[in-house]
Amino acid sequence: MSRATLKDVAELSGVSITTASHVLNEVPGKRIKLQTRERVLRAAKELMYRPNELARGLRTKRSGMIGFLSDRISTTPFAGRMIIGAQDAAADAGSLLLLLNTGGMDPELGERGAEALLERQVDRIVYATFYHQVVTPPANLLKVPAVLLDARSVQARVSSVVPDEVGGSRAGVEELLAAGHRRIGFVTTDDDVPARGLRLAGFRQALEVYDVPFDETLVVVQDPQPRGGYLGAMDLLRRDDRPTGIFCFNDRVAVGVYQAARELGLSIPQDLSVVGFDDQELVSDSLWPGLTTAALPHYEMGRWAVRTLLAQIEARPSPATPVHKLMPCPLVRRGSVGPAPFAARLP
Amino acid sequence: MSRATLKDVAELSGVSITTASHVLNEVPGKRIKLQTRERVLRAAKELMYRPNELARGLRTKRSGMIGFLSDRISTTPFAGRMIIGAQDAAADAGSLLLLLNTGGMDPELGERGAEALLERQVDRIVYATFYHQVVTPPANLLKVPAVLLDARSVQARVSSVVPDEVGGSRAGVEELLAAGHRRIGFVTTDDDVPARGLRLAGFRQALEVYDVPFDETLVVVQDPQPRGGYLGAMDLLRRDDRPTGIFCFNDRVAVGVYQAARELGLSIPQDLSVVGFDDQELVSDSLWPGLTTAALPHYEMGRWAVRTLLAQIEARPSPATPVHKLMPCPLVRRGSVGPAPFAARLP
DNA sequence: CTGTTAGCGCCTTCAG
DNA sequence: CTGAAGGCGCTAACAG
Repeated sequence: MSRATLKDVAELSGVSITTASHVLNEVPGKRIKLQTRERVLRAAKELMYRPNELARGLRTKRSGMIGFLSDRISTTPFAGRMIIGAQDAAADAGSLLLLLNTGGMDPELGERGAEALLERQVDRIVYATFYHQVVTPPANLLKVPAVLLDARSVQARVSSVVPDEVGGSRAGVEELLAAGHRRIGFVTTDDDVPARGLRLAGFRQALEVYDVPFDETLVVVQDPQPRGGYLGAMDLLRRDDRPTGIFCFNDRVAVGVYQAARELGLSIPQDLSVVGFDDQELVSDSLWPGLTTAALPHYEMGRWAVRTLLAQIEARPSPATPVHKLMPCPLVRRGSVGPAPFAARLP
Repeated sequence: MSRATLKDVAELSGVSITTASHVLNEVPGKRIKLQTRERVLRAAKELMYRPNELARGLRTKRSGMIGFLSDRISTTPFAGRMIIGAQDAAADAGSLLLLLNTGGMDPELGERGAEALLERQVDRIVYATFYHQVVTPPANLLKVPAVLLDARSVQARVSSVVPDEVGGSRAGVEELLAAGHRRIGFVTTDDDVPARGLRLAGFRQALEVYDVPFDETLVVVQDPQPRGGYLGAMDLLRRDDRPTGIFCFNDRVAVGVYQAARELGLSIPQDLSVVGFDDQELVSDSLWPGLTTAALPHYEMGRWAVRTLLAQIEARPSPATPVHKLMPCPLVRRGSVGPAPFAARLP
């Protein structure tokens, strides 16, 4: 019941193992007589021969596997999309993904994880976090070509890909500005994550483009959750000069903003326009009206990571000059942005 | 820069490869003099020796890899949880997951995918769908021990694990009944998925437990989306004898039900109690009040699948008698169920 | 065109 | 207790 080997094929077709190998691999430059060729092929089919990629890898020093190392259990629904993106890119090149989630941020766990992958002779490694972060990747990971996914490093010379948070939030806020809104609130977070500073930067850039002065009092800090969104929006919307548009740190915050608006009798988008960030499927379109939001490009980042890795020159652990890719966060327009109320448009 | 091999260790420590191997593997029954033992260990450490698992596998016929084959790209946020569950169980046993998503339901793709995993000598295979389904697994997949994840098969003799849809919906509906509700609507789907019939069965079972007659007119069929939930709830709630509780086919439907309730001026849970299914994180708790719902146990199913596989006796593709596991769907209580309005409690 | 000879790195008898 | 020999399945020179 165990699988047929090359030897079996060779014996059945009465040629040497080498010849069988040549035929089956269509070695370029090795011309083989049509007759023997067919004999081998027939035998292979008859025995249902399948190469043992493991043995092949032992010989060629290429396993055809890409290690996907991640630092902690993802409770986010994003994990799947990154993994699938990476897997698709790998599959396109005939490689498979070998998965390892260390389940913690302990650096030693990372080292051990990378080691486990290396022992399996993975050709390259993707080091992923499930949340845009600044990390120090395990050192041994760089023994093979590697790239950082949804993370970047300051010291290490590795390519990386992260969402273009600035561009995404700028596009989101510009969407509001283009609709005529001039007083725009921002419910953000005080979590110490790169996204915080970057999304704020995008917010300010958009205002600059439209020559709208930045009003610090319109920026409120809250937990990046529905509850925080609710509180933040309540704060903003109960003012006399309430904003007509609110930009949210993420979609979950927007959920709370919707609640607050409803409670205050403001309808979206007639009385209030809202823009989110993340495009968490099933959140942004579970709201009514659908939430206009900047999408985190997880699938694309996963794909980019593996593609970049695969394009890298063999045996050179790190490229001469690492690439730091900012993946665009496309704006998904649903129904939460409308023209600014007339009164508000006047200076 | 390439890695040290066993040979290098042997040479450095002045013993034979065999001895080095014995030391490093702590072969039982092979007692080695403490002195040489330490010499080998020191050399190994000095050279930072790491075994080549690939070569080891070639010899031992065990790769330490478990294939994770799935039939289509998951756009669901569930994929990640199943994969992580499987990966965790694998890691517990020192195995790694080799991922392959065929990206389609074409049976031939499945065969090819299984073949690719087999060529890499995976020890076992998990065949997963990202949605409870009845499938015909690729035949070649059964060449190694396999189990079906979130899927089951009628003909094939394979173990499988699926959510206990009946139990979950029964618990959800009983939650409503226990709160005193007697007129309970059910907004379901006409999609041809196992969940449809099973969740309806659970609904009916719960009624039976409480001796409440099943009223067909309270079951409305809609798209399993927020929009469908909205329409279904509108239908139910505008009746004179409107239900005081609604059980939803899934959480997304519940989103629509919330909208309808709001529009009709009914507040949850004072005027209307709602129960969902799936516990899609970020949906169920993005609603206000939080949605009480039966959780799909994706992580647990993934974990169970791999554990079961690992417990299976080596080299026996399928167990004498396959196990079909129903994984409980625990009820997650949030704030959407309240006591039935007093008037409604009277007969 | 085809076969021989050598391993890849490791484990496993089986002798010393 | 230790080592020599053989082979897992496959490929890569290099000869014929």
